[in-house]
Amino acid sequence: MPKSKRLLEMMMTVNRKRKFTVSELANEFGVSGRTILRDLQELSELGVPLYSEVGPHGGYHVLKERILPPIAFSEEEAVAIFFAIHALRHHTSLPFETESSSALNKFYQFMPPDIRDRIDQMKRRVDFVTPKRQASSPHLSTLLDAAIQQKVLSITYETRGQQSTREIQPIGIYTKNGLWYSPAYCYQHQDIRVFRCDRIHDVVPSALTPLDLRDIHLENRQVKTVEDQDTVHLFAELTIEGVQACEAELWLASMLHVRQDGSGWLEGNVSRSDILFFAKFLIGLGKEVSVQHSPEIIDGIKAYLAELMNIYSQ
Amino acid sequence: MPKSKRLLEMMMTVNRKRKFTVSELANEFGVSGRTILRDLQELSELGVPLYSEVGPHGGYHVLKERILPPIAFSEEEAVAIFFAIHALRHHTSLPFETESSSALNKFYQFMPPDIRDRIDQMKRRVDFVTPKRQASSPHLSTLLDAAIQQKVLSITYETRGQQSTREIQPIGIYTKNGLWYSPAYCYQHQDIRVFRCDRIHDVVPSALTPLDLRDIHLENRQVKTVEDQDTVHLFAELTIEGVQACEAELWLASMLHVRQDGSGWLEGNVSRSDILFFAKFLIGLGKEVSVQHSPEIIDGIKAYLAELMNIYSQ
DNA sequence: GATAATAGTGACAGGAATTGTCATAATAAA
DNA sequence: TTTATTATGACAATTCCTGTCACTATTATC
Repeated sequence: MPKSKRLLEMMMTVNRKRKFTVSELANEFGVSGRTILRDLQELSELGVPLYSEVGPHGGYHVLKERILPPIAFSEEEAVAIFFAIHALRHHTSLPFETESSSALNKFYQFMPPDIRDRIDQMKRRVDFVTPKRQASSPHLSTLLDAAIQQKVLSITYETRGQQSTREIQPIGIYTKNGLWYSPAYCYQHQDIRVFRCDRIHDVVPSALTPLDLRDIHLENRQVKTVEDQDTVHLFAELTIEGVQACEAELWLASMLHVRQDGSGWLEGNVSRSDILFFAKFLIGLGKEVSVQHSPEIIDGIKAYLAELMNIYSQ
Repeated sequence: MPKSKRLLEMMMTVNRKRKFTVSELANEFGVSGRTILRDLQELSELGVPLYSEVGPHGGYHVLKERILPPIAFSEEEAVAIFFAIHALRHHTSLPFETESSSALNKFYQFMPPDIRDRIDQMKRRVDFVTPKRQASSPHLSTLLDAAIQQKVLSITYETRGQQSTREIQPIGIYTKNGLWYSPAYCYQHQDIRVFRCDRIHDVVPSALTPLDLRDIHLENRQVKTVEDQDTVHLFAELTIEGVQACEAELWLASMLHVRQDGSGWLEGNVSRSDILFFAKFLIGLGKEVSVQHSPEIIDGIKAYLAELMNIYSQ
């Protein structure tokens, strides 16, 4: 094999095994150890972060960095990747230990200059916004790790300013709207609940035996949500603006129906304990909504309106 | 220069110039044309997408793909990049022509197997959610292009189901909550307004002379908003929940002040014509806000509340 | 239709770079 | 001390790379 090819292949091999000895590679490539030594030095000079130790149990390893082999990206792809990484900067917490900025810098650094120019021009003209929250979620990697390795955690969780302890087995984590959430099986409720990660104040491993939740993950967990409870029926007409406002709310998706002309209606069952919440939301929609059902919800709205009136009349 | 180095350098060079001839390279590298031909063939075999045409004005070009040279990423960085790109799949429209999935595949393909394993384990346990919208925004690249190149566009824009034509000069585009927006100078209003991209139905270049808005971009455009006009002063106390709700609204950023304990206040000048808008928004915040100034705004709120009461009392 | 500019191939000799071997250090674990 | 490992240098053998030359093929332009 000619040297140039060997070098490229060696780059990959060295990347795969993170630890290896010279004679090992010599066998694999069918060349002498001396040649391997010379090649490894060249790889070093090319930027592959190699590190060696002499003596028994010594050998080479690649530092924690890995080399990405040359990849052919189209310009569009490269730009898309750049902005995808760029968007990570909006997140105050991430489940990865790295600052995304270091990855971004490397990527930017290695772009051909004309793509760099294009990116520069776009940088202040395109953005993927995530609302900035001050709430930080320090336990993301622990939660994620528990989800992957099927571990039970004992957490202190804050609800309405009160702290309580719970045993949970996380299913995964996701971020939406600037906050992180973790759906997890809660041993206290014996059911899958969603926890807000910034309200999880303390996490320790629990001694409880984990359930086998390997087949439950972020994409299929919804199946488990409640159907039972004590509910009332909601029906509300929406103007075009009303529809547009509702579209912004993910949790309404299943209730929202849109007509051809852009107007629509909300229809579905609302848990009795959520009436106040819905009342507030519907008031927020103002005259863009006309609530027709049920009386309980309308009463809730009236009551809340009266409270507000009261406040503003003082 | 030894061949192996020449090949790597050639990879970059070929990437920089997208079009070149054999003799051009031969000069640059100080080798014969024959050698260049041989090298180019090797590059081809290594996956660099080269394409050649004979005859005058012929020559080589790289297909639209570019080669990314070998980059050293740490494992954490690689994983972060993967999920950043993965998150793009939530967007129904993007200003790039590419499907992000192709970039993702390439990236994944070239990862060392152990990182691939790690990604596989995480894939269904981590997500960056953006609400899925049915509304698609087909003109994103046109708008972005206009923002970069300082062009004026004539658009048909839908408000309240009515179509109108406007001349705008885009400042940039951003996505939030699954929808795309474009702040732009509107020649009809003679001011910077934010347009929802999915409501822009038709875009054609306009003959109007562009303004010089090169120094106005997504990050500083707030500064330019009105200072003159007929305004009233807003001051409103916010509870912790109130602050969180306001943080979700980008346009409030300049008015929002947060205290150590998470509570805060809104303070700033509000154009008289926006009082109704603010009244609705503040009512939406319910008891999480206590409006203390100015009387005009409080009156606006009361009036709107009364209207609502009226509706719900029927 | 001639001309010039371009890519593409094959053969071959000379030269340059690569390789293997051997000798020898140095180091650290067992 | 022994052994497994990296590390370096020198040199001859040999592989491979390179340049040259002689072609062919294609196409834009005059």
